[in-house]
Amino acid sequence: MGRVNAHQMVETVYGDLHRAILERRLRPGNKLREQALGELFGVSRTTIRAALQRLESDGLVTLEPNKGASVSLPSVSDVSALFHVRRIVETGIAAELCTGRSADLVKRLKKHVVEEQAAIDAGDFRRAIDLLGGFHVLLAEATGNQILIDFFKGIVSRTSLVVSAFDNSSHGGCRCAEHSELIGLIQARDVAGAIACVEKHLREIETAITEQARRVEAEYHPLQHLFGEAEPAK
Amino acid sequence: MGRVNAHQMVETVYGDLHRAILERRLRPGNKLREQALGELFGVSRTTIRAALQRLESDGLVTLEPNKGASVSLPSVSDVSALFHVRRIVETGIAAELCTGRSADLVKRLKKHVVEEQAAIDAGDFRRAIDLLGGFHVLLAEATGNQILIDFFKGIVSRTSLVVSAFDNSSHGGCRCAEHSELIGLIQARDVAGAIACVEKHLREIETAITEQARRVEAEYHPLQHLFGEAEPAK
DNA sequence: TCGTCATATTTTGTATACATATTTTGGATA
DNA sequence: TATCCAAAATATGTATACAAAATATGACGA
Repeated sequence: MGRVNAHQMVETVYGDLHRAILERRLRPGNKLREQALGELFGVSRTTIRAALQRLESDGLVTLEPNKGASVSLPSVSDVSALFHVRRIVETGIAAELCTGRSADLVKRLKKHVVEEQAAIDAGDFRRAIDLLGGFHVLLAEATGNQILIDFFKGIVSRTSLVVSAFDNSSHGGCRCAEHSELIGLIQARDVAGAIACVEKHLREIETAITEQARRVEAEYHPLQHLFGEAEPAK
Repeated sequence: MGRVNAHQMVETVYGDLHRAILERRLRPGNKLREQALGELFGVSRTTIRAALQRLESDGLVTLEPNKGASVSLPSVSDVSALFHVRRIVETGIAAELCTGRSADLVKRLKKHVVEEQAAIDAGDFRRAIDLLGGFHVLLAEATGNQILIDFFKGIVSRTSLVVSAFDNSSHGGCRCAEHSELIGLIQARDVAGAIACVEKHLREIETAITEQARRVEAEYHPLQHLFGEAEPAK
C-alpha cells in the first residue's frame, strides 16, 4: 500500500501539484522547474511535463514557450471573467434544481451547511474554505451531468487560485447564511428567487475578492516581485 | 513562410488532428498510434503524445492506459449530457445578450444568418454545417468572456464529434430560421422569449441527433466493429 | 475444427541524451 | 559606478533508447 502502480506516476504528480496549488503551498507566480520537480518526485522530466500540461489545461499552471511552467498568476480581469461565467452557469444550475424533484438533495445540502457552520464555529478555516467552495460543487454535482461537473470543478479551482493570489487570510467571502437561503428557495421551487439569490451571492463574493485584489495589486505585487519565487514544493 | 517555427510542432500536430476529427476524416473509434502519427508528421512520439494529451482534455480523444489513443466514441448518453449543458449555458448567454447593448451584435448575427442561408441555398453543406455551428459560437463570443468561449467551443466541437459518430449526412438538425427568430428576440430584449427559443432550438437538435443515434446504435455499430478501423489520417 | 497457451511482434510508458533557447555571471569599457 | 556584452550555466524542446504491457501469431492437443 502507498506504492502506486508505476504506470500512474503522471496521475500522482498531477494530483500532488494540484493539491499543493489549491492548498496554497505553491503560490501564483512560483516557477515549476521540470528537473527540480523530477528529482522531488523521483521521476523523469517526461512525466513532470505530462503533469504540467494537464495542469495548464486546468488553467492552474501557465506554460510559456521556452520559458517553462509557473503557477498561474490571475489578474483582476480574470476574477471578473470567472464570476461572470459562474453567474451564467450557476444560475442555470439553480433554476434546474428548482424544477427537478429535490427529494434528498435538499437534505444533503442542509447537512453540508451544518458542516460549514461547524467548521466556522470551530475556527477551522482551512476546512471552512473547502466546505464553502464545496457547496457550489455540490450544486453542480446535483445536476448529475459529468461534463458540467468537470467544468465547474475547474472553475471553482481557478477561483481558489484567485483567492490564493489576492487574499491571504479570508475565507474568500463566501457566506454560509446565503447557502441556507438558497436551499430554502430550491425547496420552495422559487426559480426566480433562486436565480436572484445565486446572482447576489456570487456578486458579493466577487466584490469581496476584487476589493482585496485592488489593494493587493497596489501594495503587494511589487513586494512579490522583489522577493522573487519561493521553493518549488513540499 | 509556411515553415512554422520549429518550436510549435505540437501546435501543428494538435491543430491538424483537431481539424481532421471535426472534418470527419478521422472517425470516432479510430486508433491513433503514436509511431504512425510521428512518421506522418515527421516528428517524434514525444511531440505526438503532447498533442494527443491536449486532444484528450478537449474530449475529442480518449486515452486508455497502456492501450493508447483513439478518437472518442460518444454514446447516446453523451448526447444528452452535451445538450443538457448547452441548454444551461446557452440560455444563460441568451439572457445576458438580451440585457446588454446589442448595437452591432445584432448586425453581425444577421449577417451570419445570411451567410448560413446562402450556403444552404448553394448546396454547400460542409460550409453550412460550419456556419450553423458557428452561430452558436458567435453567441458565446458576444459575451466577451474568454473562459466561457473556450468552454463553449469545446462543447460545440464535441457536439460535432457526436454528429460525426451518429449522423453521416445531415447538417446536425440545426435550423437557420430559428437563428433568425432568436436574433429578433434579442433585439426586442425579450429575455423569457429568448430563453424559450434557445431551449426549444437545442431540444430539436438533440432530438434529431438522438433519433439518428438510436437508429445507428441498432444498425450501424456492429458494422463499424466488423470493418474495424480505417487509416490514421491525411 | 476449436480452444489454449507459449512466443513474437507491436505499442505504450518512461528515462536519458542532445540541441536550442534563456538566464546568469563576470569583466571590460566609458 | 553604471552599462553593455560575451561566455558559462541553466532550462526547455525534441529525439532516441529501452523496459513493460498489450496484441497478434501460430503451434499444439483435445
